[in-house]
Amino acid sequence: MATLQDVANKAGVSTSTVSRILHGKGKFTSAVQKNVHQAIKELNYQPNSNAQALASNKVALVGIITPNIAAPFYGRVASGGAATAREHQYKTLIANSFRDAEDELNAIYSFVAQGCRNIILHSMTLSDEKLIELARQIKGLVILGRYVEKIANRCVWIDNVKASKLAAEYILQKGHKKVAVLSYAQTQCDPSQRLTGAKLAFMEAGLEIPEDLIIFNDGQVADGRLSVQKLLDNKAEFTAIIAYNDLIAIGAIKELVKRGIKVPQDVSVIGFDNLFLAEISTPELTSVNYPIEEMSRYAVELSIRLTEQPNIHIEQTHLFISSIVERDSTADVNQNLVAAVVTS
Amino acid sequence: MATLQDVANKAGVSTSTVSRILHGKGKFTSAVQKNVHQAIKELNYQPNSNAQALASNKVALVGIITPNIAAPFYGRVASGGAATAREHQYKTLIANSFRDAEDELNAIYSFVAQGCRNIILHSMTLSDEKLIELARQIKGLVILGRYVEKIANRCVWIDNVKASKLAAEYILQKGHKKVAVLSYAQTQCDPSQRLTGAKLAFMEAGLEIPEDLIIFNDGQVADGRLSVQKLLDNKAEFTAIIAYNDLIAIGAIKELVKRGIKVPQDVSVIGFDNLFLAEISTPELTSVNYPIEEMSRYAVELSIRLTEQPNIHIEQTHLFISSIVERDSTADVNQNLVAAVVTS
DNA sequence: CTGTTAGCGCATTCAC
DNA sequence: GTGAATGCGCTAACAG
Repeated sequence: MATLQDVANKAGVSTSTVSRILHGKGKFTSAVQKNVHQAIKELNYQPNSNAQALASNKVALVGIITPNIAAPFYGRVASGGAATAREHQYKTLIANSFRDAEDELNAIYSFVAQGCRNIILHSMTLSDEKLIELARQIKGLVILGRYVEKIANRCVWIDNVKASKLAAEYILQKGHKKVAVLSYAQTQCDPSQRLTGAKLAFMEAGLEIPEDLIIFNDGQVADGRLSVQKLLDNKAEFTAIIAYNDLIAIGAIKELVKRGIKVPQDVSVIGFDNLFLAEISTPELTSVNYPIEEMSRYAVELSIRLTEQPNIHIEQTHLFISSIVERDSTADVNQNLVAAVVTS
Repeated sequence: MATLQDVANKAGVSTSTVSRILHGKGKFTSAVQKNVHQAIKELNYQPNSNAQALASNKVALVGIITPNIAAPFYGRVASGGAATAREHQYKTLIANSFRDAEDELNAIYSFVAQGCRNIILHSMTLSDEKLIELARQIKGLVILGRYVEKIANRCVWIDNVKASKLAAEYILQKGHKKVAVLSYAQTQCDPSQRLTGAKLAFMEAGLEIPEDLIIFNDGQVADGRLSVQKLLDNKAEFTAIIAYNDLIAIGAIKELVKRGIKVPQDVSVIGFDNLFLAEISTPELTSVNYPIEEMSRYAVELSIRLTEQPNIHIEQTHLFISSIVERDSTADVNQNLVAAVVTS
């Protein structure tokens, strides 16, 4: 690989001149510029980014940390973020945390060790305190999908309580009163907030969700099936299901249909995330939209602003809006079935 | 961030000693070792990987380049690769090429500029010659999902012709003779090979696929729908569809069902890739399995071997096996319907 | 406008 | 076994 020195020699100037021209700092005789550009082209020169990083203490690198980019939801985080990074001529570093706090910290520190200060973190394991501490240390740290009061200006999030309440209200509006909730067996953040939101809607309607209609599972399609099995085995009575996410919802539908229970005629199902999958499911899945890709793009923009504008003060939190996308898995409650279905 | 110097000062030794201990090179008094480790811990020292890279001309970085990691297929490439990289204590760099040859080259060069020699490339745009040239320059370049004769030992691939032939044979075995092929409108690699495979199977059976039953599209779910629309609008006669990939297959099924054509009773549909989605579709999709995640893991292993063992000679190409995963979207041809369905 | 100089943090000779 | 010295390729003062 050709170095700056090579280019400088070839163009008959010093390395600093080449460096300046490369970065468009200051002005130069156009003759010199031409020579330099010529030399760069002829030598196919590419700056060594490690040396750049070392010398300038800056790297054009966005690090994205999610539980697992193979999951469709996080895949969108990665692709949105990577695309935006690229627009700003940043490269993208990826790490999976696999929902492990230690792995997550390791990922962060290894990014930092590379001088990467632009980190987009979708964390479900670290404590608020830890995040606050990290945010103080890392200028470009942006928290995705979670709200932490003290660093609200670093948070790009949706209001899970509100969104889930919306979903529950939508179900209530359709006349459903006996509703099962398939939640995610994790004590933090999203799952508990979404559960709260659903409960809230019912409370406001003068109803409540009995504990035996709330099933916790592991958030995958297979878990949705299992949860429905459990409900039916317990002879639970319900005419609708509010699922923590689309995967669970799809699993639930599959199991219901397998048991001869029609969706949405007998039971309505609503998901959350509005993944690509929602349109593939049969019936197509009604879901709460989670604009994660836009959020991820925004998060990268924000992070870059945070690091490139040294004295920037952002007095704003970054709240995105979710809304119901109505498809075919939900319908008005069928009064005739209210008792029958349920004990099938 | 603490530096090597800080650690050395604190431990009362020189930087070179610390460096050696860090890499386990040579032997030391255990007292010194303890001091150093202590200092490292106390200072929470993390080596600066840019400096390491610059000094040693090595980086523990695997670069993965695919058209778009948001696509489910490439998401699996990224996650498999990232997981394996992590096991070897390599970090993972991601870039999307968006099927653009220039973007792809830029991504490669920017990785190289970082000293990254471990590159996993899923290219559908670069020519064989270019890939050969790149392979010569980049010791750890591994080509995923494509076979290039002259650098066969760098290729981790499946035999698309054979796999697609298998799919066609499977359909033929079920008695289908009028079969539509939904291919991908791209002249290179996989699409044309898969088409060839299907044609081959028919030829060997003394049949052929008429040109008007071969539709080219853009490979997404919506395109599958459109292609089926086109077929039906043309009053094409067919009892089975062989799709280039699962997305097309799912779109095709959706459109067929919408038109009142039953899958698999009236028309059988087989996909390719065996994505997660295949199980979500209704009916569940029969598909050709593409062990892409294992392949991606293997590719990373291979790349690391290639760079870490300087004089390694690999006299082997890395061919993975694909096989049919039978689900519910395919069935024996229904003789009564052969004429009827088709002209619906 | 341009060249000289001095590091960035680390690995790696070479001495001792 | 350990320390001192050198340089990886580049940026950023500082001179001129």
